[in-house]
Amino acid sequence: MIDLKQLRENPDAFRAAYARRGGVEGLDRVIELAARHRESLAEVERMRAEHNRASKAIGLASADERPAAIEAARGLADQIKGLEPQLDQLADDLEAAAAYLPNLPHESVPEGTSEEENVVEREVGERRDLDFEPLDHVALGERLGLFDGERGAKTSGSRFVYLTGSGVILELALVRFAIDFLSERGFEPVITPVLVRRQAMYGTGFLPTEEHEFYKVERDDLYLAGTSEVALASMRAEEILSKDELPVRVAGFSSCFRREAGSYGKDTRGLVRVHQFDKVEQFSFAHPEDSWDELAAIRANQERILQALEIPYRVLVMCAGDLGGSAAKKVDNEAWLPGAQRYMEVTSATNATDYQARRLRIRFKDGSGTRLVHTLNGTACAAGRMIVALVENHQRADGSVTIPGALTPYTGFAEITPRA
RNA sequence: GGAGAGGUCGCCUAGUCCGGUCUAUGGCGCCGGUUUGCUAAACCGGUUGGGCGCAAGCCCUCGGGGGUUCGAAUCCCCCCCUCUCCGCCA
Repeated sequence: MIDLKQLRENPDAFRAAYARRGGVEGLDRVIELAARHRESLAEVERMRAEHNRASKAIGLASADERPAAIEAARGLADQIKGLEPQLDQLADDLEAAAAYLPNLPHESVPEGTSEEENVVEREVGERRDLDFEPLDHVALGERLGLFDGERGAKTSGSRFVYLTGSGVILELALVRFAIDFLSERGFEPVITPVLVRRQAMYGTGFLPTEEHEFYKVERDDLYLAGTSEVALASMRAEEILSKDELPVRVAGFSSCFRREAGSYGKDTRGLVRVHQFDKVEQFSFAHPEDSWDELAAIRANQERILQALEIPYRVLVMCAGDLGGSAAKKVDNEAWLPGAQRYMEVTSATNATDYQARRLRIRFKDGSGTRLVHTLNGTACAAGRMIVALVENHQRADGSVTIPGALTPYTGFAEITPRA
């Protein structure tokens, strides 16, 4: 949620910021509703004050004065009851309309209205010189027995896979590696609930705009979270943190569920685009003045993990038009896939500034008052896609795959060889 | 799933039966001050959160939402959550 007070004071700043996103519908309606709501609120509050005075006087009045005093107060109460429905309606309409307004892009976000205009900031790591025709992860996975998509489809439908054999060990190793890596950097490990209330989805900005992306359990009115970010942010909802404990850093682990609506035909095989995957996520509640440093810290962790796993990648800064609703800035890392001969998003880091904190009411106290924290999130290890990047980059001519040194303490083996 | 007990401004707690100076009590914690070699103790003051307003001030807030009433922490209804016991279950 944006700051409606700021919007009122400086609507042109919002117009300009949303123009950078390629235009946002409904801004003028929000401005108008906010003004009408404010007017109505002032009127109702004025009458409530009058009524409160009248009502209090009754308690002090003598028996003779009472009937007349009650009659007067009743008249005021009736008037207020006549106005309140209109005020409530305005408040509801305002909130509903404002819920669709996205965060303001940070000044450092590149111009652009579509994903073609995202900016490659850097390329890092060397692509290995392969003197053979590399396989993509689907072929490798089949030879090495890492996963089984056909049987996944039989059981649950397309885009569901069984991880099998060494694939399981690889995933568990990656997860533990990422958790240990983050623990050493002040992130407390947390395994989150995956079924979450509407309020948590709304608070993190996935609703109302992205409803179609998520599974919902109607019977219990719960959503399957698309990322542990939802439960991690919501973990501190309504809380007031102390200034001294910021940044609060947590490393979440959970399965993630995405409907992938509208992606028919893309990445239909393998682990790249599936309805369910496991992910270790970084999440920070930061002081507003430190949140851009915190984003840098989260990004540095992502890059160190990729470097430790010896995966070449490029850094892609999302342009204004390609930001999610809650993001003020978003930076992805894309791993190079020698088999598929393309880049694939493996991590994403976002500073949501106070957008989520306002909806979730997550604040901190400093001497002068209570302020909203900034929230940030960033992938540490999306297990499925990391396996894809790992096997494609560390494959050998004979179809086997080597395990980078950083990971072997967790796998217990240094290579995976094709099944007989 | 069944039965019961609860939810009060950081934490604990009084108030709810019997509606009105509740403008929510007290303790702990925290912040500031006095005293003081330093610290502690003691003492004094402050300390829910949000909204409107230049300000004075006003409005809302006792789990959430409705209702009764001139007036609700207090009475009524619905919902959420926590705890205990039973059942079921990994």
